[in-house]
Amino acid sequence: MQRDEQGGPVTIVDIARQAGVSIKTVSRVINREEGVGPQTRARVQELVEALGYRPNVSARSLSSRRSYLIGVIFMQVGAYHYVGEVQVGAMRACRRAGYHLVVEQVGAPDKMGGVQGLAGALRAARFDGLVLTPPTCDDPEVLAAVEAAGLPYVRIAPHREFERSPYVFMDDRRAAREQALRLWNMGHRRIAFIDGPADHGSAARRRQGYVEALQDRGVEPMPEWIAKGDFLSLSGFDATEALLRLAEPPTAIFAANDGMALGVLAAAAKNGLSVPRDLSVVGFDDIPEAEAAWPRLTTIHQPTAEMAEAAVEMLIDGFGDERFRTSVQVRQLDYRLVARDSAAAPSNPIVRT
Amino acid sequence: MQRDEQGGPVTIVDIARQAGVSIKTVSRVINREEGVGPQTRARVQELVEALGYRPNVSARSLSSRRSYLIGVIFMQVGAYHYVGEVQVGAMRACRRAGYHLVVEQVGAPDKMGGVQGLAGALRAARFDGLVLTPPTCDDPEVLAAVEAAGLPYVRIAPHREFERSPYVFMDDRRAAREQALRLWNMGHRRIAFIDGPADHGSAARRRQGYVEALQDRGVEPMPEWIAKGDFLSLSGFDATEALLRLAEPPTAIFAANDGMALGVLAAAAKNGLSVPRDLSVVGFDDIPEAEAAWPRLTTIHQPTAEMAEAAVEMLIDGFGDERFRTSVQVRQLDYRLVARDSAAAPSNPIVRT
DNA sequence: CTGAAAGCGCTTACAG
DNA sequence: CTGAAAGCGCTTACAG
Repeated sequence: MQRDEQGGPVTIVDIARQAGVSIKTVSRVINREEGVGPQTRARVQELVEALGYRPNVSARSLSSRRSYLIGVIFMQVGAYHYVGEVQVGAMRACRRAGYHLVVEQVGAPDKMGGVQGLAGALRAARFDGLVLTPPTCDDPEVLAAVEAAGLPYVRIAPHREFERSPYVFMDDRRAAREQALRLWNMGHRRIAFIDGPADHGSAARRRQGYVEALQDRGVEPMPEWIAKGDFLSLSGFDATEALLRLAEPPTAIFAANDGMALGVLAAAAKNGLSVPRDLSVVGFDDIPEAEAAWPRLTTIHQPTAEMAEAAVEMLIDGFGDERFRTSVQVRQLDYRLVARDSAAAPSNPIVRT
Repeated sequence: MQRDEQGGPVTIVDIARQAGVSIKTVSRVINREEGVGPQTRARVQELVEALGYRPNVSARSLSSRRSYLIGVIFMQVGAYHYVGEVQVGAMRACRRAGYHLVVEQVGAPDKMGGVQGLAGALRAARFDGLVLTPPTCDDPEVLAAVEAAGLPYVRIAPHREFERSPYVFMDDRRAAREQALRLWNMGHRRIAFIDGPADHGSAARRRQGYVEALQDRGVEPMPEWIAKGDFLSLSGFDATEALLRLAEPPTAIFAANDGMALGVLAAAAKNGLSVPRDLSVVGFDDIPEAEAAWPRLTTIHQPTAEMAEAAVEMLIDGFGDERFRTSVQVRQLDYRLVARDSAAAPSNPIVRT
């Protein structure tokens, strides 16, 4: 750390003294406020850089009542690709604006107090705002805790109460519809779906898209075609084994995320099925492992990091704006269907005897 | 948030007034300091709870010169399981002690200033301490930036300069040795290894363990048996394709992490090899996907979250202790070999004609 | 066992 | 365009 003559970190007072101005003027320069002569501004700016001055976040937040901290709530899940991408995107936006990203976990009710612990952490940390992802972004208790703390927040891919806060989303439903329709158009007629966790909005919308696609083609999906899953690979594996045991097993399986699709691939291998010859498999998300699977997994690319980046931008832009809490802003990002090798026309339909 | 009569958040002054004591006494109770009569303490404690008082972190850190923020540096990698587990463990320890976990990213030098951006963020956020993971924990520039900022830090699985800081580790080398020896003892004689990134200490130690195991058995591993990888699945896939093209292909492949081992499995499938009959495959880490692979992946369980939890504990314990920066503390955690189905005796060695 | 005073490093609100 | 004063909510250092 750069230090002044006293050995302490460089403060606004050091800069002011050396520049021969008041601390208020330095403050103006730091915060890019108007009302400073160009020469004065330049001189201060130079000293700031020369001495490596950085505003003390604590002091700044104590007086301004802003913490420069943005929180992202995070559930322990076991599959971290999504939260990893969210953090990367959120951090990008935070750093641009001088904010820091704090991660808070809300776990099972028994550990660390669950929502209780979260509420305490929220009050203590004094976040300026929060980014909420599924499934926490639809959890009534979490939302109540956040609103009780008076915190502005932006949700990513919320499922309900869209008027409750600004949010960022992509059209999960349409993407899933497109994915399912593509299987139909290849000639598949028995298409199964492996669902995500029950409380997960994105999973629900993907299921809707799947159902709609079949209904569009005049088919009502059989109840047994929709298998339960939890977004983890193992559930995809287990669901597939059950689906293959049906009297008329599916010729294609659509997993609500790539992690489960990987499990489908493994179960196919276990059962001696060649993908896509004997079974087509598609996923959703486009995780790095999807490209290294064999066959390479056909999926939907979800711009997770970009969605988080947009969410933090909306949050920060809103801080200066009182209307933020009342006018609901929405940003939609695009998905992309990534056609690889795991889905093809059903050449060898499986029929149990 | 709880509010006082004025409508602002409850402060130490509110508590003091209602309890009829000075703010100093309230401060003592909050911080569990000695020198408060039991009745006074109880009365203050009750008011704290009744009013839902939470100390303002900014005010506290401004006066105490502690931020109650612990940072974890995080490289954009594409595979997030490791960082996810690190955060879960670190958060657990942070919340117990009233700290918060801030994630900072250090990316490629071109984006957001790389180490430059990190140095700036370090000065601005005033972390009380840092947890460093591979490969950043061995990056000379990162270490220099951290030390220049005067921050105490604990490393997880460092590779060099063990006397430079406290650290937490598990015996990667011995675990890898055990894993490779197990393959040998099954009857494998041509065992290949897929390495991790060049700058990654854990990868290097795992490679050492592999080499030592073969040397123990009087075999010097052929240079072409050690393939380059980057911890991502795709590199495991590509490395395997190259290994299978060798005049004498390996009968077993040891990937330095599970992500790559998944790629090995995919490449085996592509090449029509049955695992473990035609090729044995083992990994390292025990990610959730390892159990959902087919065959289920034999691997080493690494206690990642526990290592991070221990690291944060060491950090926080050290804050009160001046000797922390000079006396190097070390904590070692145990690994566990998880024998599943992807490795077996070589029944059908592959020999090219 | 308890408290009055000073100060942490900024921003806010106001004045000129 | 610039600055002096007050104050944010705590802890530190000291006194009794």
